[in-house]
Amino acid sequence: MRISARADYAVRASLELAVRENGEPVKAEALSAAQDIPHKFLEGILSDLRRGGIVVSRRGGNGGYLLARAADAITVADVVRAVEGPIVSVRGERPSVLTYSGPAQPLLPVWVALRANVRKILEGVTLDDIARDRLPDPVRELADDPAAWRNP
Amino acid sequence: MRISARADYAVRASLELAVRENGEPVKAEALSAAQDIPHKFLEGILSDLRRGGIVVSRRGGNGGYLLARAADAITVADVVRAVEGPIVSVRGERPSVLTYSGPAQPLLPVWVALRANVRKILEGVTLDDIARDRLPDPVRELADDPAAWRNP
DNA sequence: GTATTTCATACCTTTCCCATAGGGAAGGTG
DNA sequence: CACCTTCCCTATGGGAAAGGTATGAAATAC
Repeated sequence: MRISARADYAVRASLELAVRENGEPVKAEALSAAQDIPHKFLEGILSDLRRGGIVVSRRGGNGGYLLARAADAITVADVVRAVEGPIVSVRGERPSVLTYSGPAQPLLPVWVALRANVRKILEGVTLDDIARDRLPDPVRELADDPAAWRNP
Repeated sequence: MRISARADYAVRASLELAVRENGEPVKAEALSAAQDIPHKFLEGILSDLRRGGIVVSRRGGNGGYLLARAADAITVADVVRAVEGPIVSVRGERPSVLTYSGPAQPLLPVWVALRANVRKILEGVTLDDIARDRLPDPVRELADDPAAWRNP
């Protein structure tokens, strides 16, 4: 289960937009420099975010990108979905279309529960939460547990 | 965030072993047929499981595979790790080695909380739980919520 | 010895990931 | 209008991973 570079970059660029929110568009080059993301690669990601309704763009003179809505109305899940599609998939399919036989039948609700737990995190955290370092309590509690940081 | 075919197949094959546990080894061909998994592909997966200490094998005559420990002592996380490596990674790295700057700094605890929540599911369910259709309460509660089954 | 089954290696095809390059389209400025 | 800036689109490429196949060697049961 991996978070791709695209998704990670997308969230970080969106956070940079959230923190600079003042009506003025921010250039891709500025985002790229601030978060150390390859410039041309980031442009493609921003295109996905625009098509996904996360950001809006303005061309020309002092163009750039802006969040399409307030930062507290955009969740991490929204951003990840815009660039990666479905949050959790099994063998490329959404869990709900899978069919299992024999002793594997109860495996389906396990995948569904897994997806629900992932969503609880990613849909529960907004860009504003992160940009202002005010993570929701459930997330904070999980992250404060030292066991969550151990390696294997 | 995807569960690969390898991981899905690995869990299903292990479940098939769990349910046939009677001291007699089960052939790869039988597992392959029971769960509709390409035979040769499954052999490679079973090699990973053996190297990961999940199953033991016997060659020849009436050889085959057996679980290396009792089914209630093997979690889904154990099986997935044996074939996929770390459960959750960001850009190919474990979350704990990442460093973020500026407004993205609190993104790290978000990824860590995500991983913790994934582990809570996958480390909390054993092969025996699934094979006997006795999922732990936390998992059952998540899966019983109809919202967990909705598509997007 | 022979049949059976795992084990190791290599190979193949397709797709995704990460990234770069070039030019066109749209908007501002003088 | 000419000119500059910036986004926008398409193409390209190397490399890895995913998914699957083939072949033969090694071990074990009978």
